[in-house]
Amino acid sequence: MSLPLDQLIRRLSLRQLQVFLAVYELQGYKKAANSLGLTQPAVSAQIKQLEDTLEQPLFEYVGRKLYRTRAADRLCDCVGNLFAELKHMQIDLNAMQGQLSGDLNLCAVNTAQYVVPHLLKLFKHEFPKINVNLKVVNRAGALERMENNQDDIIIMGMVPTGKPLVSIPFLDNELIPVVPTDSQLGKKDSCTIEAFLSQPLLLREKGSGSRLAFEVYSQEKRIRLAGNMELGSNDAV
DNA sequence: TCGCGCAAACTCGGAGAACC
DNA sequence: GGTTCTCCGAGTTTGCGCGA
Repeated sequence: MSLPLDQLIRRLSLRQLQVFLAVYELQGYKKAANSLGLTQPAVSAQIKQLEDTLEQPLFEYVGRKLYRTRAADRLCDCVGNLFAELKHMQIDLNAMQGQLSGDLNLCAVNTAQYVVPHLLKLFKHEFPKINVNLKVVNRAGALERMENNQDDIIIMGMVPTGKPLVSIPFLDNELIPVVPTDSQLGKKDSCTIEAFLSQPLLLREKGSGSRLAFEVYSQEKRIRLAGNMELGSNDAV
């Protein structure tokens, strides 16, 4: 028989629920303690208090593996909703004070990584209470994150077609051929695309947006590429 | 042997009561 | 109103046991 609601409210604390959620998600007292900046006994004590209050075990150890009980699963649902509501409340309260707040999950493809910091500087100046989480990946990684709905905004060069997306072009991304200083092509005033593509090329890896753009362009021009070398980043190229 | 969790003892800081 | 004392909650440290 569980406690009456008023007694439950009196004995439960948000701190206990925060610690519970960390243990639940990280599946370990030690990991939860590290993530919260506590020691393991402090986490253990919070969980014990919570279990005493709820009169239900939340975690069980079989050997060295931590298992979550059905009560923990149910509590996790409840706490997740509660914390989400608290977060919304925090955002609303900040909005009432005329300040936007919250998290912005931003993903940028490699080629955009040199531009994004300049954009973020202005953005942070205007919206200081928004936490920006930036992930830099290649195009394939960005598409995967898009499929998993992991980001609020994705900055990429070639927007995939056939998907219900809203895209806003905001910057040109010009691809410029570069040759070594001792190359015969570099000594000429101009050269044809065929002459350039007949040279051994350094290309980004498959899945890269700039490589895809390059391949699409070559196909359009019906130009066959010579032997090339793949490098995994712009810096390496 | 190492990593992890538990228990006990201790420390620290905040809140409230008592006193001047 | 300010100071001191006491209590309590939350945390750390230390030592121990257990299992891979």
